[in-house]
Amino acid sequence: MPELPEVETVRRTLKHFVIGKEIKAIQVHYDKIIVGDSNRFVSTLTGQTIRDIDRLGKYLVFILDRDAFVSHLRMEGKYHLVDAAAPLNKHQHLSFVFSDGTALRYQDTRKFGRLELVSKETYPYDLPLSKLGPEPWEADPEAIYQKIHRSSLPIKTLLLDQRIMTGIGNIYANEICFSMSINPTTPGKRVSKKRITELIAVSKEILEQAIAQGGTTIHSFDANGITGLFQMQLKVHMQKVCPVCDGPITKEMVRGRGTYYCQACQKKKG
DNA sequence: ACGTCCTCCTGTTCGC
DNA sequence: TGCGAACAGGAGGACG
Repeated sequence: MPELPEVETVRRTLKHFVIGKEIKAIQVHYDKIIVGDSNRFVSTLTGQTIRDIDRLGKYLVFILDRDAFVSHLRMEGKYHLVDAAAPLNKHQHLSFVFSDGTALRYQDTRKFGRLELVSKETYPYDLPLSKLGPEPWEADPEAIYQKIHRSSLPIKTLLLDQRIMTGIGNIYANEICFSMSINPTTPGKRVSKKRITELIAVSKEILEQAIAQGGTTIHSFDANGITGLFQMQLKVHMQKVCPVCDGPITKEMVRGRGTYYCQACQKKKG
């Protein structure tokens, strides 16, 4: 599911609901959702209060009194604040029960999401976050160019590589390529430094617009019932007709991911 | 180091 | 209609 704008929307929404709440108990209903020892996860966090929620790329970082944990929603992860007594639905795998009688439930149909304890002091520099490249607004064009210009992989695939830049997923990768008028299959090595600079600027602009719209809702994303509106702005992803030339949108698989583009408008290679 | 394939899961849609 | 295959917004690990 969620890419950077959706995760940012979840972060902002969730902050209103959970900051200042004390975790009285944690119930893990599917323990593969926890990276590492789930008993340690539970015993470490129980009794602590949620002080802040940070985000790096597509990871949420919950900051507590003494510790922190990261949560990656992968494809379908969602959070809901409910009454602690509310019945558990079959896709809710973890409950943070708060001392005020509410509970934060983690729900994930495909069970791909993960939660993991991290150090509150050094989490940006430890795994798993230390692997991430910069978000587009922090990215240095020269450094990104160095990571791309020898690769034979399609530029769209490189946009999905979180070690190069972080935050972009399949939807926005398609939209960014469209905005650049670049063919998504263009090998990285054929993209000039000037175009990489442009690519970063376009990425920044599209992610910012999506955040302003509350993210994209396609089928499962929502932040406590709050859904995004950016799907109204999608120009190629899941579309049939090009909004620029009225020609057909092509869908093909590029390295295993559904890729949408306009053959007429996205002829540029590089 | 780099690229490809497979895997983790469940639900929905597509094609015969 | 039925039924299996393909696909869905992600990423980590194994392998060559």
